[in-house]
Amino acid sequence: MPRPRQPVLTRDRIVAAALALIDADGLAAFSTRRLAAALGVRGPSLYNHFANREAILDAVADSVTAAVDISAFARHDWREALRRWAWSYRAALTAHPNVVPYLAQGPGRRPAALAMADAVYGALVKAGWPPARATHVGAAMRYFVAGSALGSFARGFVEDPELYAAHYPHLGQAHRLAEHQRSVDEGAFALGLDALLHGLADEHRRVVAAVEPPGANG
Amino acid sequence: MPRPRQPVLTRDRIVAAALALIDADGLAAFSTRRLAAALGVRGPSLYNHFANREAILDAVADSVTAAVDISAFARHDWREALRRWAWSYRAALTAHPNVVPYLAQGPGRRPAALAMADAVYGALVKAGWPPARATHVGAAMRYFVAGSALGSFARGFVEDPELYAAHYPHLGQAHRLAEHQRSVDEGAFALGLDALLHGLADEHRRVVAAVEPPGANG
DNA sequence: CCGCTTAAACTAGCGGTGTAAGTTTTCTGG
DNA sequence: CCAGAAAACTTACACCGCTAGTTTAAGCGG
Repeated sequence: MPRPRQPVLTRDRIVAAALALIDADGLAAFSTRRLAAALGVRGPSLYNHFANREAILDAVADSVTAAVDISAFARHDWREALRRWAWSYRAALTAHPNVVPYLAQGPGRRPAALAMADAVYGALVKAGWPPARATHVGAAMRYFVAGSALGSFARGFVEDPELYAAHYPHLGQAHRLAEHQRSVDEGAFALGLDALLHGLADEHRRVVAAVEPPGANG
Repeated sequence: MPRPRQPVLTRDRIVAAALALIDADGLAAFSTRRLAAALGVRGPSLYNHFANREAILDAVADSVTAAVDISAFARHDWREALRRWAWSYRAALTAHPNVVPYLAQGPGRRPAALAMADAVYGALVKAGWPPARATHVGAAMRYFVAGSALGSFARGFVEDPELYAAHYPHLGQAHRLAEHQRSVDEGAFALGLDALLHGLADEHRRVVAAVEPPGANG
């Protein structure tokens, strides 16, 4: 089959199929040939639309990031905005957990990831965080959210009572974590996020007080 | 070369060489054939010592986890112990950042990772955290530490001023993050960890008060 | 001390992978 | 209407994880 009358592939179709493949079978099972087969095509044809496998993964990662809602930064104070953004960020990632290890390496040159970083950093600086500190706040948030999505904590434990009973005196119930995976991971996220935001609010008060001492007027 | 008079390979030598290879060239460049070559051997020989590539990576991951100091849980109150553990955990992971994506998938059946989980959970329960809540605390800590080690936040940004100037109004200085990588990532970790522990201490007071109301005596 | 079993290296080879190179046909711009 | 770009193809290379079977050495029971 030479050039078809109607193009068979588009970047969007490739990205969607790649994401579906990764969701279904995991990152390790993702290959250009399997992806091409899923699209009814022959492997090297993908290279008419992407430079290489990595570029496809980049586009998949960005399509996941694009689902994060960053509108809160325009509508709420920095603390509430961080909270809403964090939950949306987490939701986007946990919807496609197999992509997270790739995605979590940083924004690189991906537009959606950069737009997100821009929104977060801009809102923090506008809220009075000194630039260096705003970077720290954004990074700390990314640490927590990315870490929470990078493989479920609960799923990390094997469902094998024997394993724990022998050598790990406090892990006797660990094999049951998988049953309550969602509530464990969500509860931990909620607890950690509230704690983090609480602590950051304290720091914000301290920092703002230092920049504008009480009684100062501008 | 048939069976040599002195064994050429041992599990330890394989794991050390694998870690060195991954540190030097990244997880993606790690292959059984390259590892074997680095050991002066022929690929399939590795299978006399490990079941498969995955088992080698498991051993590498556990050797990294084994460097985490969990002795604080026996010597300090839960909050101080969490702080010391978190710093040691972070140090162990950032010493081998390329291993983190693999390692962060959970403890699985790795002894060092399970011993760590056991120590953390045991100390939290002993400190009065209800079991379910202790799990949340441990998970939240893992989220934060793993996320912080999973690729530097600062390194995630490309060193290319052009890229940012055009479309991201607040990221004008982002290309300079790489220069201050260590201080950015350490500062963010310190800020986030303090905030997290602060918030958790609040929650601990609330929880303990609920279990043993003021005035109760046992 | 012989002989069996096991251990630890090897070679050969299978099916799969990313991607480069070159081919064919179709679409499109001047 | 023709030139060249576009988008599919086939072929091919080097590498990958891993299996199977071979060779020799080490360790051990009789």
